[in-house]
Amino acid sequence: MSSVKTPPTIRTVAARAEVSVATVSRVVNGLAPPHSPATQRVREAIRELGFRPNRLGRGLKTARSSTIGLMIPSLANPVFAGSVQGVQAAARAAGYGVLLTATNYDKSEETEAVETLLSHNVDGLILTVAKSDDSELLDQLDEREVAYVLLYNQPSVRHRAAVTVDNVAAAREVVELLKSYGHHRIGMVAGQFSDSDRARLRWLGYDDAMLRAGLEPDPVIEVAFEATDLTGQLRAALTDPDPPTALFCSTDLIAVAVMGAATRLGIQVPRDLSVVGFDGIAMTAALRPQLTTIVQPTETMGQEAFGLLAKLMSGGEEAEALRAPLLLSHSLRRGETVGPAREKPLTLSSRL
Amino acid sequence: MSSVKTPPTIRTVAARAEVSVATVSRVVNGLAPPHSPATQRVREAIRELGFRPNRLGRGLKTARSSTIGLMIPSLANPVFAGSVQGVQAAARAAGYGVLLTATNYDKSEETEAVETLLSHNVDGLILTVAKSDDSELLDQLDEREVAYVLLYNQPSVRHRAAVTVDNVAAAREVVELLKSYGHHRIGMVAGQFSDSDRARLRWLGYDDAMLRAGLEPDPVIEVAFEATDLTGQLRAALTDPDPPTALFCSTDLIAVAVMGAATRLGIQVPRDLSVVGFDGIAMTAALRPQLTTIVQPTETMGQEAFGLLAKLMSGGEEAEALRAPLLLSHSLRRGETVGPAREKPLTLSSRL
DNA sequence: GACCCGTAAGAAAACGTTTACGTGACCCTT
DNA sequence: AAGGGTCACGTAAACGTTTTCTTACGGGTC
Repeated sequence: MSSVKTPPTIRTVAARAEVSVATVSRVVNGLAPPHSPATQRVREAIRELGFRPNRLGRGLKTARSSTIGLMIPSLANPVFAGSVQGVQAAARAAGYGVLLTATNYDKSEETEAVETLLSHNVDGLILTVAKSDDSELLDQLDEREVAYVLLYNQPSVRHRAAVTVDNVAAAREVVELLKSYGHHRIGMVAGQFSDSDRARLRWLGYDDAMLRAGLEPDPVIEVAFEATDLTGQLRAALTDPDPPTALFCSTDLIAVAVMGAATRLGIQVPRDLSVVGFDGIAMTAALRPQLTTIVQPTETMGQEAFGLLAKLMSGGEEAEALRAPLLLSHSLRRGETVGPAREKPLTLSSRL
Repeated sequence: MSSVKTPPTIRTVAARAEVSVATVSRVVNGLAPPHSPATQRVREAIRELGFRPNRLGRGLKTARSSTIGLMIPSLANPVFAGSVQGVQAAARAAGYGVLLTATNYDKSEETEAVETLLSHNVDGLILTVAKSDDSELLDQLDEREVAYVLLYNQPSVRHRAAVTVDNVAAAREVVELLKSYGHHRIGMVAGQFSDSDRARLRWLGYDDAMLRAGLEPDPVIEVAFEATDLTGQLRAALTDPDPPTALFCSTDLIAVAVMGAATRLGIQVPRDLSVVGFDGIAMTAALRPQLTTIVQPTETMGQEAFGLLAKLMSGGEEAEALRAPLLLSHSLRRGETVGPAREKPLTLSSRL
């Protein structure tokens, strides 16, 4: 009784079908004559034995693993979860596996994480990094000729493949919207610029739109991405004698935290303060008041990123043309967190 | 100029260090004498060439890929996203990669997804399946002697490794809570039982606690997991002459949808209707009113699942003892969606 | 000084595939 | 009927490791 289950190999199949291993390989890969007797026998043997080609053996020979690596800052943010879903679906349809890793917004983890992915012989990478311009990591990947696509990053250099929305334009729209509601003192709360070039671009759009509109931009309030209680950081700004009447937040998660802090400070949204987010997380539509925000097509972004990567990995021909940011269109969800600017500064009584 | 970058192999290293490949292999795996001159030279050569052992080659020989497969219903539910984070972190710390796939709550996709993962030669699996008792898929895995750990599933058979909370007990607590607020007519809204044995267990706990308390359980209202508008499905139950005064929902996402439907039907939470969820999604704490719910330690669950799997994969000795459900402790978050039961049935005016 | 033992390192086989090359068999053309 | 072309299939090398088996060397013991 040899009880140890050892899966059938191409050789087992060859023996049973009484052909050579080469023939089996050709049948498996669809390179054999479709109706020859040998092919028939091989098919039968494969079925009977439940043979599945071993990807390690194949990968060793072909130097391709049909696996891609996916690196994101965090799954705690549904925006990333959404695009992971998109990447995964597209990858599976194309016969690829997805190796996932998260950096927790820690830039120093990025290099190690990518190295780990590469050591698993992935055929390509989809990544969201802290900075996509002048990044040592990306330079290295370029040099090593690793196929990769950035996701959510919006590099200004033109030779990097990326899938994102137009962060600057979207931020401008937000300012326009707020201005149309009569807001002049508009502040911005953003995730650490050093951890996210998106945050910086959104600020750039904000700053630009403010200046164009003849308004004075406030100094940005930088907060940690995982921060859940922003009361302390916002108290100063919101209890200022002439406080902002609206806050643009660089992500929905931050917007939610801002609304929580506002409540704790006795400030009502949108009566005393308008709030706008960025991302379009589904659940922020269930909040009361419903969050006004820029909606990104997260799942589609994931799918597109994989599509782009697939082209990059296979065809090296016109690949050059693909190495450029692909901007998908966003939309504005008009929720209930934006109202008319209040006329007068907050009264003293509302300070805590 | 041979410009094509081909990464250094163990042979390149051996040549440069003027040793055999066997020696290099031993150094890489820490089996070589730590201070011998040969070892020194190998170390240096590895550094200079930036050599990284190829996992495909290694895996082919050792029949292990240092990769595990992770299958969940959907990433759209933050509960699963949280545990993916946990699995991933633990796996990375142990030098494992994580191959992720989602089934979208489609039972028929499960088999194919697992097959795909296995074809990538994963060393083990962490899965959340629709049904964990009498599952053909799991029986097959048992027979093929694949190491796996269930996550969120709570099998009643005792020979399957699983990490979960005690769904039955938690559901009982919910009923106790509602009863303590004076509720007698308590209904339940659950995801399709056929797609989730958790939903069924939570109903079991509900049913049991109701009977024990001498209350009459309502027929469960089964809804689709992805459903976002439940108005239609709830109208009948909530506009009944003697409607339930409280609804226990089998997941937080469903609870959010229920609250949305209630609003649309002109029913106020918690004044007219108390609502309790299950999962403890972070953002439901930001809802107004804040959701009352059972909190699962999602990230910890992921970590524990990997820990268990690691033991299962390495030591086949005492493995038998590990094949049993591991129940982690949950907690009850008292939010604002539970209030005292209203005395009288809803007035006609509140029907829409 | 002969013997044995432990240790370091090399030679080579093996893991499961793919694929370049080789060899017939068959058919078509002249 | 001989030549050439096409096609189906087989042989064997190769991919990058690990690991078993040898071999060589250097001490220690009697």
